[in-house]
Amino acid sequence: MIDKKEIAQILDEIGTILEIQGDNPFKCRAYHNAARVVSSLTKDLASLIESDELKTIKGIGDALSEKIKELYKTGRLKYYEDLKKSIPKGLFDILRIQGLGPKRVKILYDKLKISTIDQLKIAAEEHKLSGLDGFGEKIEDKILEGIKSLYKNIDRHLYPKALDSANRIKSTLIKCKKVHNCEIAGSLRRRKEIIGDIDILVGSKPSDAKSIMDIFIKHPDVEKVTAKGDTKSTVILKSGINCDLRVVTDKEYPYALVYFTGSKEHNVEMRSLAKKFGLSLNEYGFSTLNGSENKKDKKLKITSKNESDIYQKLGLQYIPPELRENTGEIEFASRNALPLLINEKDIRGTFHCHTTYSDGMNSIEEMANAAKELGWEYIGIADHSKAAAYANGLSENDVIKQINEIEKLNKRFNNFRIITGTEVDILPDGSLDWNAKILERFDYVIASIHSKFSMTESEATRRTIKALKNKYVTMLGHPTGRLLLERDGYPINMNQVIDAASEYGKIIEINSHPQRLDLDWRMCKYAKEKSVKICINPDAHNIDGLYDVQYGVGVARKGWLSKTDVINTLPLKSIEKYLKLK
DNA sequence: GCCGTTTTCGGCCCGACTGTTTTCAGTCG
Repeated sequence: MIDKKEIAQILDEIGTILEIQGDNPFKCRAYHNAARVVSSLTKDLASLIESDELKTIKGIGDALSEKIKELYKTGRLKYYEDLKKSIPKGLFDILRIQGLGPKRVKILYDKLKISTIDQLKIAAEEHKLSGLDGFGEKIEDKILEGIKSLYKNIDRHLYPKALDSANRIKSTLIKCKKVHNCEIAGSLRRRKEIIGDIDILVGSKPSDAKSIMDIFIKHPDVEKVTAKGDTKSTVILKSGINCDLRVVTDKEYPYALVYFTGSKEHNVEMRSLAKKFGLSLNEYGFSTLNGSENKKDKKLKITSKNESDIYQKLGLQYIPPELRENTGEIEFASRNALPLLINEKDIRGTFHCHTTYSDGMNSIEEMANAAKELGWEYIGIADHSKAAAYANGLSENDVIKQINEIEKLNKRFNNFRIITGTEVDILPDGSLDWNAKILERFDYVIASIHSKFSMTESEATRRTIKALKNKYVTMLGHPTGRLLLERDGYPINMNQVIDAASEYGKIIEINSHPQRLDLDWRMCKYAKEKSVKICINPDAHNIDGLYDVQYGVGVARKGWLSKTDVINTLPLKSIEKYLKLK
């Protein structure tokens, strides 16, 4: 069965083919836009088609709705297959090269019959491109550079790595007195799991822009300067990440911050909204749309001190960066109905921590002390069960020993508690790795899959749902299968799992290794819809691992979760009902 | 191809930088 992701990919490809063919740019945009809309749907596609609701979704009209139906029902689309025949497959690879868009790709193909990256590389090396319309020596060089970068996979970086690189640049910039404001913008500020490049914004006096640019391009982390202007420069960092710096005036700063935080789609929507107010919005401010030729008239005296002011002028609640993806946030903000998102400081403890009893690096006591240092009120220890041999799973005797040790430690604490849990393996048949007699002894039970990763989606889903039915299970561990960092994990039908969690009253864990793209935050959104509680767990294997809750918090914010949706923001007393505290 | 609180037709976000030009097109975000 074809899924949303595949349909979105096909719609996106159609948009790209139409671009290369030089079709109406707005038509191309309609396809790209529809691809985004489809991939971010939280509702089930089957039910949308059955109830004929597709057309009611913004961005999908008669034509696209029919095409999506055809794709869903037959797994194919004639229009797409015909289009695909008109264009060699390799052109899509070529489009991924920096500096090459649909127009130049078309020229390369029409004039030199170039349809693969290898052909392009040879042609550029032999200087065969220079003669073409709009091509010169510099573009040849740029293309060769672009091919190199592509092979280095330069445009995909994990959030923590990109954040670290960005903070290093930011900390240098803010030391400069000429820098009045400085913020990391772009997808990093929106806490995307995968980051394309780093955007940094600075507010200063216009006359200082140049010297700030110099500080930036001379930063020790900079490997290469790819573009340098008075207000914008681009570099490649030694970490392999592209980094942009924009310098604007202090007055422009709030507008620029909204603009460069994006997303692109959010900005487009904001500008459309501004038009309804008779305003034009860009990165420098508002201007009127009355078409006056007099430039003095065009300059409006609308000043905004900060981002909130800008949103307010458009009749909107402040929208936190994590929500700025044009997936309904603007409409919610217009009704003053955005959720109050969870923050890092709201976390009062976590439940998925390993110790030296299984595959952790720190003792129970060390983990507990580290949790106390973080200001938490509790920490749940959940070591592996016996089937997890690779992770040194506990024996039944170990369990008893561990429970006794925790009891002893707890006597020494005031206002802090270690809670006794387990991370029990869900076996291939969906049963649990501990028998009822053992399970009874824990305050809570996390059930997770750690084996047979080659299973199909329906198999993994069945296995998970069966485990959720078990009365001893408190929460589902790393449901998106992200545990195995170096592997892909397993496929799962998240909506069905959430439905089951809702039916059986179970909690879903999100934890936070930023590996499975947007699966987790979409899961959060659907869980919220279904009133399924979420627990943000770090799956910590040492005391440093506890900090990983911050990524979980990021995912939860992107999934629109507020404090009431996340159980580990509650004091211990209030979550007793979710556990079986003894 | 989508969309509509001036619209069922005529709009569709907008500016910086680059490299190619000699006033601008392409690309990017």
